[in-house]
Amino acid sequence: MQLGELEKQVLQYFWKGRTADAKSVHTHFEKQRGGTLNTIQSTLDRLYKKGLLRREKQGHAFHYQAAMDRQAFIGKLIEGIGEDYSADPGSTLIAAFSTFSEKLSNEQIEALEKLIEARREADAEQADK
Amino acid sequence: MQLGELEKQVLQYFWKGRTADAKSVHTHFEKQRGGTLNTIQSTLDRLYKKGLLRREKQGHAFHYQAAMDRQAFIGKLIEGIGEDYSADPGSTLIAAFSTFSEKLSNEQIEALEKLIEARREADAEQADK
DNA sequence: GGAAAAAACCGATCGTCAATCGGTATTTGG
DNA sequence: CCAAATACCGATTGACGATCGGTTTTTTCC
Repeated sequence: MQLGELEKQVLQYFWKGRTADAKSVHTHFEKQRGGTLNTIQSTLDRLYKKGLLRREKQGHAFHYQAAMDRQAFIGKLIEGIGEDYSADPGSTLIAAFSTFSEKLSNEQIEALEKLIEARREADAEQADK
Repeated sequence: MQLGELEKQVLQYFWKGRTADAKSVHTHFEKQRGGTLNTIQSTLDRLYKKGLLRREKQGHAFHYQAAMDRQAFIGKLIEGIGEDYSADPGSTLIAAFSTFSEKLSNEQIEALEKLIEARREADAEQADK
């Protein structure tokens, strides 16, 4: 899932937890980069059709919000990379860790260990049944 | 770094450890997907210009080989995703782990733990100085 | 209920980039 | 030095995001 530049920016705007209609989004982006309301509308529509935004009619306009948060989306992208290059989940994850290794803080490593521990417990749980 | 379909396939061909000239690559792909030698040549050239293949004149033809292995390349792609969506290395990695968690074998988890341990030792080493 | 306003929807154009391949310029080996 | 092999150049096509004008649909409100 490769997104264009504007799509990326709009998605990140919604990851701030907002709900907004096209007009609000346009107002926000008009200052920093220009563009008409129509451009924003079609971008929102594209993101909606891609399943990245959810929308709902509220009064006369659609109100949009992120369909998944940043972490879930990034996870999906990484999953896609693994598929594109025939790498299994394990080696994809190892590639990520190896690349980032030096840049990780101790806190981040601990967070990762916690997740690993949680995953192990889930595994043991499963074995019980 | 978004690659086209043929580029992906060619790259994976070289990840098998091969060194090959355009003609060999063409012979290999002609059977499974057709296309002329020229198409292969320009694809090799594009990959070379993107820094994904290395090349060297051997006799009258360039011999190509992968400039980095699969793991390094996947790592770079994942790094790029983090940058594209303003996620720091730690949260990018966590996103990957969370997404893959259930799909990981015990062996893969252990491999990851080993890397974490190695990283901790490197850290301690650093602290000594 | 009908008109004005707001928003959605449609369609065309442009720019970028991969894939494709014909044609031409080089280079190399004999 | 010539012929064959290869590299290089340039044009075309197909996707797709960005952009926006114009039209249709929906809402609001008098």
